Amino acid sequence: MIMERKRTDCPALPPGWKKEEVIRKSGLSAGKSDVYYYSPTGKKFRSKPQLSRYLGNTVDLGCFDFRTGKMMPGKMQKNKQRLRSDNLNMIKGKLDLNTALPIRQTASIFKQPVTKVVSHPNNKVKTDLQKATEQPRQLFWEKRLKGLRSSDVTEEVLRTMELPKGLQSIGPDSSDETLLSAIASALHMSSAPITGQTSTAAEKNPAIWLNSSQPLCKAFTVTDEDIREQELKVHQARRCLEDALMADSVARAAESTRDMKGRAA
DNA sequence: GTTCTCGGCCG
DNA sequence: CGGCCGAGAAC
Repeated sequence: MIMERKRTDCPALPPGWKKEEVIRKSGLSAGKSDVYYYSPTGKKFRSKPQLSRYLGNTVDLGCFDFRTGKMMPGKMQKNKQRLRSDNLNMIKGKLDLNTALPIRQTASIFKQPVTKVVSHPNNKVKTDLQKATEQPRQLFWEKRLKGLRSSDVTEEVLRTMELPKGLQSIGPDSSDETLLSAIASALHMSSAPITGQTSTAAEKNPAIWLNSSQPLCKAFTVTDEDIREQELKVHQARRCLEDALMADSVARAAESTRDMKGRAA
């Protein structure tokens, strides 16, 4: 007879993910247990860092408890990797060098609908939760992004990005500003490929033919040249970031040395 | 080769 | 003490 290992569903994970707890049955650590997770595709995960690596930046596992598989809302603050944005650093007016993206927190570690789907007697209810995450959207909702600008800590408005000539917007507002917002939003909200409006009908009459799951821009192609250029930019940006982080840590070290001398004197 | 399992390090 | 991961054992 085989000891059936139970792979249980996990409350904080979407359907398909399974959690398993294996009790050690021999050795010095007998009685201790190990927890594993399985992705819908069957990949096994044996630690939080491993899970985190796999899920990438789309998910903040900060308050996810690996052992229990639940989100622990309270258990977050004593995190040693405190976000630099709180307290001291900001008060002292230093640059915020935190590179983590802000990620919306929900009960699940994954994107999920806020509207709860409940069954009702005599009602047929959509049971496909994946589909349910697609909410109806207002046509040309991107227009509402108009006027939003990014700014640095001194509230100096940052120079906007220059978009490649190949990108052209569609719809009632054809400013570059809206185009940038639309594309940035699309990249942020969906993991599906961003192609732009592939139907030529949409260019002529977007109010009718618009594919609302794609940003308000004409279909575009990305050339190898584009990719190489982008790689170069990323390299340069990383270089700058590296320099900034080094400078920051040097400054920090110097400051703490000064503090200690100050206290001794 | 892959998967399972426990040791042991390190915070 | 517990999370994490290496590496030997098992298959």
